[in-house]
Amino acid sequence: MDAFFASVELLRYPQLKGLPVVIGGGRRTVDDLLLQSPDGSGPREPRFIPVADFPLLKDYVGRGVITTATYAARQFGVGSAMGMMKAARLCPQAIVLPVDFDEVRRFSRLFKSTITEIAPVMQDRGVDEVYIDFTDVPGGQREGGRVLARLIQKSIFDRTGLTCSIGVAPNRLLAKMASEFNKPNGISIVYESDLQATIWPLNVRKINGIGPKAGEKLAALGVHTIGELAAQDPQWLMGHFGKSTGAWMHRVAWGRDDSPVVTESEPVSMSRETTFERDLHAVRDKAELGRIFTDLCQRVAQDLQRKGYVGKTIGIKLRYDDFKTATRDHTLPAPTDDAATIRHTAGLCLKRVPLDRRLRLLGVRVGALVRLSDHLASAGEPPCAGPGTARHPDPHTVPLF
DNA sequence: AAGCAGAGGTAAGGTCTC
DNA sequence: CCAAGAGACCTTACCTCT
Repeated sequence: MDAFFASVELLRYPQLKGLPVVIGGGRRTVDDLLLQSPDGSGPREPRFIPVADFPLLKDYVGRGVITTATYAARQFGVGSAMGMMKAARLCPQAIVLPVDFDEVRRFSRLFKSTITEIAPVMQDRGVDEVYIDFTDVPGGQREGGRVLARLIQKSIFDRTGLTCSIGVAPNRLLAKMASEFNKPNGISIVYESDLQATIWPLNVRKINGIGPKAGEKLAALGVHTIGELAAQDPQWLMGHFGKSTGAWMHRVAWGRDDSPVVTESEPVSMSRETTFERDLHAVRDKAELGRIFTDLCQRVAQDLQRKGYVGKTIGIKLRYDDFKTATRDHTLPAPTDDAATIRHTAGLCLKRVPLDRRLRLLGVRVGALVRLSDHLASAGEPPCAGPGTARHPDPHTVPLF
């Protein structure tokens, strides 16, 4: 989807069309960012103010980063993952709006169901991206897939008012690269025979899976383009990047990828983390940290219960003021979704980590997930507890171990 | 009894993606 | 001086069991 989060907001506020709009920032709601009607009687005609015009700008954008920027905003050099303060400097006239996750999810479901009605074999790749297998869709091969891609684009636009970019290729690897070629609202077809002319001149960073680290390492080894990568001896790559990554790099440089489009998958872990408004000291801010810690545990527990999962590996993550991170985890004998159990186990993990520096982030994770129904079945319990046999007693009546 | 290989689990850190 | 949140997966090390 093109500039997905921003495009969703433009549907609601069409008066922002063409303006530099940036989504992201701190914990503000849209009401904080909208100038209300002058008499204060309500949001009659919302007026948007450029980010630079906010007094106490830092309080508004906090320590947040950009999630999405409209194409008008990208002209100013702002883009995803950039710190909000830096973005405000680069583009003072930008309109900054917070993410409306509920609305984003609604449109995510909408565009995905539009696709599966046409082409049922679809793999989720986050809120705004999917892989689609055209192989068995009637007409999926016409004009190399262009006809079907156009149909999908039009159907999504008719249903949502949103545009997307589609790449069609013999496999997922090349399709992903192709989807970047004609943004926004474009279609690109890549054939196997295009490898040399179209793919090999590109930088290795265009390969999905080669990030900043591998890109830098390859550059230091004198490998910049995908063609140069393809020319390397697989053994040499394996020597530098390990057996599996090295072999993979050679394969993808030759455009080879036989990974299937996976339509269903189970979650492996669930987590909650938060960056504090200011760095906190483990001793001096103990009470505040404790509240945040407990809240994170309760939210993970709630997520697990809502989705019907239990997990036995409880972990914590923290980030120090120097941005270094540490993780600790502990595996319980039996999986859980209970907030008090998670809180207690995570507390033990916290004791194993150095707390001499100030902290900027704290996170709680539950991994090794199994579906609650499967766990109950294998534990020999009835799959559905009857009324009155709550699995989660009132936490106030339960000691924290 | 000692030694070793392979499988599988746990833990810590890191990379990458959207 | 600035750097989110959520999740998947990889590597390495170490341990236990067979």
